[in-house]
Amino acid sequence: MALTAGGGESRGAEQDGGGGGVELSRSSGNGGNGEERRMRREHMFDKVVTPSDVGKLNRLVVPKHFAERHILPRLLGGAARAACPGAVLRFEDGRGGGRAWAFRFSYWSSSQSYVMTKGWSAFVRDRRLAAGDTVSFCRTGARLFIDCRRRGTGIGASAPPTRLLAPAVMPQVVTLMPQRSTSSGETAPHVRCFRLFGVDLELIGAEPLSLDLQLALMRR
Amino acid sequence: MALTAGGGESRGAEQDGGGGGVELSRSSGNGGNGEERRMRREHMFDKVVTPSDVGKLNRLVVPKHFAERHILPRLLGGAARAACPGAVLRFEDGRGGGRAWAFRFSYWSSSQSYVMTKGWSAFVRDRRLAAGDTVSFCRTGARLFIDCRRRGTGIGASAPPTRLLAPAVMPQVVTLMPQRSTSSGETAPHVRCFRLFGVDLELIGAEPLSLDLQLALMRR
DNA sequence: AAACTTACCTGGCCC
DNA sequence: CGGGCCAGGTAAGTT
Repeated sequence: MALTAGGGESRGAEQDGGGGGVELSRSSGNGGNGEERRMRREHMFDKVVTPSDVGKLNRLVVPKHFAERHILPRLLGGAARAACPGAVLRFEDGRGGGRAWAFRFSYWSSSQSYVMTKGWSAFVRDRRLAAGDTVSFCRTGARLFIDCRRRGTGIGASAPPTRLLAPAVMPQVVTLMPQRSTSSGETAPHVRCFRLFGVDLELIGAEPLSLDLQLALMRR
Repeated sequence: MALTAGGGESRGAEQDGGGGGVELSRSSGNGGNGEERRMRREHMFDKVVTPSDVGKLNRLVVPKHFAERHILPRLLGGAARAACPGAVLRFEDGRGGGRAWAFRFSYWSSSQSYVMTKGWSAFVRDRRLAAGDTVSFCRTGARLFIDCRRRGTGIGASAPPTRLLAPAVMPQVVTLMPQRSTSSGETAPHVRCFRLFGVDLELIGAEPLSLDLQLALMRR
């Protein structure tokens, strides 16, 4: 996969803290098989978090185009939104260490928006995420990763006001739990466009691998 | 049964609006057999209701110690909490008149708490229950009763701001529906302690009769 | 379609 | 101070 800037300042090209295009060239020595080490980290999306995303609401609003393009088609074989009330997404920590985060993913029909709810605030606390920082979601095949970077990090930043609290390291390859992969009824074309930071981006050659989605019927 | 104050101000001894220690000395003339008339009303628990308990949430949070001590051991022979998702408790109106209230009793694992849901708001409306008022649950053998009293009623109240809307009368003894009594695998000792208003109370001689519990698997 | 009802989540607080 | 309890929100289904 590659990111191709389609217009405007190519701020999207700067997503390397946990973003697109980073090759897993270093082996962390545990867990990774040969194929996974060869695969690139495919960027999915970044979001500059709002005050609400890191505040008391305990939720991250997921841009609709991302949710509908990358998440929904792989949930329950693309079944109706309402049919996945308790989807839980697991993301490995982009800094490595074997840590993982589980976020509940759902749709709030009142606001017509997709959100990550349960589990999100734990990530915000742990990474000391603040408004203006950026969260970054990517994947290697079926494994999902989440990372973040401070506001101002990247090209064009005059002076990063805060630094990353931990150096970025390659993720440890650890199997965290048995994974239920959706038998992919993938039909999306391999060239896809979306907007990021007001820039039209094109995903080239994204292969139709299933995401690391785990559905738990959490109804009690 | 008797209530024995174990410490502190014995505010617990004032639960007579629908509380412990009231002898059914007057026969209401219908329904009660000799044994039931002889039995005392055994107090189970009171709760000073919160704004949420009487508000739009339509649920009463049941203190865990009460639920686990008095309700759960008699549900499904003490089976797991998760196994009784739709238990319905029937309470006769403590004021008499033959009226009864049915409340759905369930456990919300998300908040780790027991609640009465369906049916509760009808009681709140009918009795004009307000925050600060007290609901009182007691039983006579297998028959459950519910009553309430206004905030400020009881010893130490300088001036009751509101009066009871109806005078307390002895309950009519009416068989309301066929009752499924759990074949009691009762093992609890006859002297039990619990805390109420910060006061340690002791239940003496509470006999191991089954409660008027009706289980309905109401999950949709 | 608005009101009601259930279900679910989370922070505050207390033990 | 860590975990559990619960009060009070919010979301979504139901009627």
